[in-house]
Amino acid sequence: MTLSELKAIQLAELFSALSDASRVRIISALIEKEMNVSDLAGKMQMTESAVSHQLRGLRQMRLVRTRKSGRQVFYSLDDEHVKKLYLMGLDHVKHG
Amino acid sequence: MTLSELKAIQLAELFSALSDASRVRIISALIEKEMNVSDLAGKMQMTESAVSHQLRGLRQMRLVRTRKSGRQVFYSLDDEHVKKLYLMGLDHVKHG
DNA sequence: TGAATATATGAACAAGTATTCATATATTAC
DNA sequence: GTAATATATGAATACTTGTTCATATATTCA
Repeated sequence: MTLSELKAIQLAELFSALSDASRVRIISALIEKEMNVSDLAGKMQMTESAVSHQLRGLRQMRLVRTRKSGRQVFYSLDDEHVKKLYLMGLDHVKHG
Repeated sequence: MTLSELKAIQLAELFSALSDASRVRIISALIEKEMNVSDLAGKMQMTESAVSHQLRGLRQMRLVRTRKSGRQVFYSLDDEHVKKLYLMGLDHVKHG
């Protein structure tokens, strides 16, 4: 069963979303609880702008979703699938 | 439980290995059976040089291993873990 | 309304990466 | 030994990507 070029691109895009240490740390933080942009920026030691740019990509990939409350935007993982991918990768890194 | 910066980098590197459509297609091909460089190049429609460069990265990440036979080098997936990550990603893309 | 705050976004630059081309190494056959 | 074949590698180039800075949008509070 050969993988179509389209699926290959989509798969690559999915993994690309997790291919940066900043984004991995954002995902890791969001696994524990939802957070808004400035909290994430504080925790990540990144500017809010940089975090916002990264979150945009994660949003477009539908890896995270948003909940607006006043002028704050809270981010959380979009589904359990993302968490599973993350944990499986972590397992590989730990016992690889 | 906060993710260490080192682990974040290692995780990002792991996912980076799967963050390119060419490499995804190589992994996909190797899931079915081991292949040598020129067979992969033919199947991927890439030059043997380009394939070899990509395989080098996959080797360094220990996602693939090699078996030498005469002047040919056969590549296969290093372990089931890689296949699982690939299939979980594919599932996400299909039903995401 | 205007000031303050939270987030988003566009442009620019730096850093990283995939491919191509030329060349090197290794193995087999003669 | 030489020729032929399979793969690997270094350098160069083009492309992509992450961050910063400046600015824009949106919301709350006075």
